[in-house]
Amino acid sequence: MHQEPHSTSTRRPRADGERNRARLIAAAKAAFAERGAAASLEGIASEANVSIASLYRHFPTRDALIEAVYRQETDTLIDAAAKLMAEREPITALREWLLLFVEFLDAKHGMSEALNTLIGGPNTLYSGTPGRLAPPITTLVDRATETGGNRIEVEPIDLLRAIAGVANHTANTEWKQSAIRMVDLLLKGLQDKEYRPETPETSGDTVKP
Amino acid sequence: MHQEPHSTSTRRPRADGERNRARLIAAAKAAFAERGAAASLEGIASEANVSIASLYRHFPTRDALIEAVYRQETDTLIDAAAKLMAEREPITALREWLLLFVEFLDAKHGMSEALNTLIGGPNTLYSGTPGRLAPPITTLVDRATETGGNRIEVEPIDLLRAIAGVANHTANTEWKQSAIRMVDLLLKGLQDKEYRPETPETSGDTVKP
DNA sequence: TTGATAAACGTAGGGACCCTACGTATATAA
DNA sequence: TTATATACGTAGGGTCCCTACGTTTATCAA
Repeated sequence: MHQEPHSTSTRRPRADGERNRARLIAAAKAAFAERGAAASLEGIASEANVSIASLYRHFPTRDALIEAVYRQETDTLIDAAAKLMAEREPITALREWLLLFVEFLDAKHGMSEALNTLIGGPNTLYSGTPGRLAPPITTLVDRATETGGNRIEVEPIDLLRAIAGVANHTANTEWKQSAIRMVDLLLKGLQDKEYRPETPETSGDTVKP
Repeated sequence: MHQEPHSTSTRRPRADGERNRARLIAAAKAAFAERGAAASLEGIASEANVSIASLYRHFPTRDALIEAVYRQETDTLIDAAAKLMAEREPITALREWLLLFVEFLDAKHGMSEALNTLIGGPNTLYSGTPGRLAPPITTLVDRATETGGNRIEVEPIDLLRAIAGVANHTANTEWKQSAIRMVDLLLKGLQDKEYRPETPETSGDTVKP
């Protein structure tokens, strides 16, 4: 009847559970890299020698699985942000971090779609990760711009979205160069002070405040 | 035995064929707008009162259907580019056109994914439209930058990709503001002359030429 | 060791969707 | 009115998503 020695007595997690979980993540990593973010979950399960039901038990949604696959990598990015802020000038820290982000996209090629999950994609409904990268990029941009006194205020996370957008190729092998140039373009836009959107008087119907 | 009065005697296209084709496009337009680019093709077919086989006859791939749905709108964009170049200063023309592109994204909300088809997305393999928007945006950027003497050379189409990347929300209703700010940020980056990527000496392992 | 039990597992199957094979209907032009 | 190119629909195999249900097993206490 009574069986609780301590208030928070939780059993040790079962070994088979953790083993299968790890196998699923490994299989998913490979599948996502090879077939894109829409890879078959049943295929992933059988590749991991695990039933499809178990896959769903561990990862209730596809996004949960994607997040698990990339959690480690995003942790690395988050750590790098702290380190760069400590060791670099604000602008340089931001730039280097964005380049790391490009590297991240490069390492997981074909994954740029999946990135939508990490940086807050279309389906925010069932996306449990509303942007683990938002805090670091926000801080980096804030520090980089409070000195520069820039005028155009972008949502920091949108820089990542823009870069990820550029990375949306599978065929073109030069996307990485494009992405790096985009980083510099965005940085340049963030830095200077002399730009004005210069709305023309003749046809002001395009944008209204 | 002989039945060719003229060398290129082609029968007039059948009326039912064209009618069904139009109905499919209309149904697809609604479906894509409502359920996103991954909407069910069978659903689209039945919504148009057409068999699934006929849908495939008219549009062999999903991308072909997407392209048909947006062909008219992209034509409008292409025409607008010519007009803007005739009537505006180069920079202004580029800016206004990018804002039109934002409007286009706004009108077809949830469609930003489908845009990958139009601006050359991941699956270039079976994408018959390798960027109908590439020529106009390229010309606009060329004209805008040959005066400004900018240093950073982006692939013009990547501007569209960046903007479309920012637009990748369904939930957030403020994406349009973000996208407009992104337009100005990109333009500012394209215009000025004083920026240098300033690669730091201490740890140059991030980028290599 | 052994037994109790929470925690994990797999099989099976309904439903949605993709895509194609095959035979049929019909709009056009002679 | 007839011939025929052109379009059509039904049917079905295959893949995948997701859940219900009963079974197995790893942990912990006795």
